[in-house]
Amino acid sequence: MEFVVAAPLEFSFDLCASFLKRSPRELLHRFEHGRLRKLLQFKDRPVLIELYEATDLVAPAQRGIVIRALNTTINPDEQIQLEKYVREWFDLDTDIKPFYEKVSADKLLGDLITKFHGYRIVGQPDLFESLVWAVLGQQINLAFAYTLKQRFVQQFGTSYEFEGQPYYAFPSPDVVARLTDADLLPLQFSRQKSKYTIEIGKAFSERTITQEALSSMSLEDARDTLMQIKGVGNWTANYALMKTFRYKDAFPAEDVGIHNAIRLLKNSKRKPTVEEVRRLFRRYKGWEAYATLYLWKSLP
DNA sequence: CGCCAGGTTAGAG
DNA sequence: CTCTAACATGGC
Repeated sequence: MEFVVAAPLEFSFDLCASFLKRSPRELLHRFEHGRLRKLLQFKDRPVLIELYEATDLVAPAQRGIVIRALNTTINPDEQIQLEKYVREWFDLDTDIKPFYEKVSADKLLGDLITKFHGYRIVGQPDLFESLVWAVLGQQINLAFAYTLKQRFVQQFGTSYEFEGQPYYAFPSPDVVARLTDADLLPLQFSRQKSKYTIEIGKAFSERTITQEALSSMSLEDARDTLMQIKGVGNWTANYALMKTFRYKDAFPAEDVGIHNAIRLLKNSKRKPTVEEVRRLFRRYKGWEAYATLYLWKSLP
């Protein structure tokens, strides 16, 4: 059971895959024989999908991703659902040509868009996961954030075995809402991270926040709504909105990665202030999320 | 060893 | 409103 999802020419499966290969501690997807596998929870059963680049397309100026369900058969409705999922995951419906035109002569991004042509925002289709992951990444290095996530997913997520290998799904809000410090501190969460994580679990479990409601809001309203959760500041809210809903103008101005990227690209001694970043980003208006993506990609 | 890390909050001034 | 300490510990 497999089918092909068409992708625009400005799409590089390899670059997006390289992003997904950042950490050996990632449990929510896995590469087997160069193919990307991920466990999805459908209403009635787990579905393990495998993705790889389509190579024998009829049209040469076309690209595509092959989707296979490994553990079950898929009905036509589910096929549509899967295609939608993958299109969102790799942001395939965004035409990034206008972004490339806008920054083709840009001092910071001009070279990067050539070097990383076709690189797209690899999204996090689930808002809850997006927010928790952002909290885990607050104020610590990424390697340690992945360690925390690995323990968190292993302990509180669900898993499904296929070919002798476990595939994991992110913990559900209902489970997370019932956790306490006693569950999370042993995983080396700080008290702050523990509190924030559970807080987000409760907000989603009690449906104070729903992905559905957020999806129809303006960036500003969505951001303000998310920031009502303790532990979700401007950085976290913008990160989640950029990754989950792909607002093209969302970006975390406080992000130390952005700051370091700018410092290095400008060969400057000091990092820019948040205000300087906001001012500089005015020239990327409408494409702040993609500017952020390429700045992150420039980091060593 | 020392500094920094995909920040946020509460409390002081 | 703005500024600052505290958070906690890994990675290099």
